[in-house]
Amino acid sequence: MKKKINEKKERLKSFMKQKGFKSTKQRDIIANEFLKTGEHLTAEELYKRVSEGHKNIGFTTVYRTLKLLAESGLATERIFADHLTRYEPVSAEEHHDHLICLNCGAITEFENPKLERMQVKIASDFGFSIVDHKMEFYGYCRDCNKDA
Amino acid sequence: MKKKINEKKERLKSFMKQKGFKSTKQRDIIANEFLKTGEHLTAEELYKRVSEGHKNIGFTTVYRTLKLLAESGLATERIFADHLTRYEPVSAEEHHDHLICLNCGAITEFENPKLERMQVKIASDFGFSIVDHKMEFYGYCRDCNKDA
DNA sequence: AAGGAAATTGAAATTCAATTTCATTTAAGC
DNA sequence: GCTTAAATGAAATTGAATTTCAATTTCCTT
Ligand SMILES: [Mn+2]
Ligand SMILES: [Mn+2]
Ligand SMILES: [Zn+2]
Ligand SMILES: [Zn+2]
Repeated sequence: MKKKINEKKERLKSFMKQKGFKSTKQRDIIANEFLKTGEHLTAEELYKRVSEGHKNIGFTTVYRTLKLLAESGLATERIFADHLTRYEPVSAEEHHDHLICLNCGAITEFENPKLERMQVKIASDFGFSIVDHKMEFYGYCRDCNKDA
Repeated sequence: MKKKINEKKERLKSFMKQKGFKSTKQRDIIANEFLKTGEHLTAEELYKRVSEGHKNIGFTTVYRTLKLLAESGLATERIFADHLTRYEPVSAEEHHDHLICLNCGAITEFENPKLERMQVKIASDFGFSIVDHKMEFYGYCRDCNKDA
């Protein structure tokens, strides 16, 4: 896992160099914390985590670093039903969708090529070419179903 | 079509009576304008339309009437990629999803029972019970594909 | 029809996440 | 080390969504 993070940080570094951006210790700390979580975090949440160990790093820098990570292709921006902007590390290149529990908030990821193919088919029947899509299921997760 | 609108307005009226809400001329005008459009409108957009004929009706009342319509089940709230809250009249009882053109902004609606069934199936494989879902396709519509 | 409680209206104020500004600090090339 | 362009972070701004509140209107009861 450590390897993967370093690999990503390399990618980020080359992206920044190519874009003429500078590498700073703040960015390094923030990117590190972000990449190791693997969760769907808001800038605020990441800021809280980062500032536990580094009280001098500002929210704005965390915010901007997340945007930078998204631009460089290392993070994806996600907005679910709470309307907050969240970021998640881009794991591989693969696309996935989300099951979101209305009770405990748990987010489960899944991918289903058959479903994706069907989507493309449906769209093309309308003469519509898909660039991107958003698919989220809201309901109750296994654990919460158990409790009810 | 006129019939349908009146039918809806009846539904709204009985909902309001049941809830102890009062029927006012503002609400009547706003609901009327909204129900006859059949589009995906923001409160701001509906306000503009309404105030053309009724300069004394305030934005706040339009905003609140849309919320009321949503509560009463006559409107659905939708938020697409521009992050603006839009409302659309609930046509029948049936659910539908959206194809959104990145070029001209056209919104095409579709429903596909087979796709829906597959979604339920996928979710249940995770022990997840779906209450609601969001599915939007972003890309280029037939007309815009033609031009390119 | 008049009275009065309760809801509605609409302008203005507030909220709150997202974004921008700007003075100061820092990184990287020379 | 010097230069300068970028980065930082606190504070200010934005803008849609929502709330507040005094004035007005609805509608139920006499
Ligand atoms: Mn995810
Ligand atoms: Mn629709
Ligand atoms: Zn749950
Ligand atoms: Zn189009």
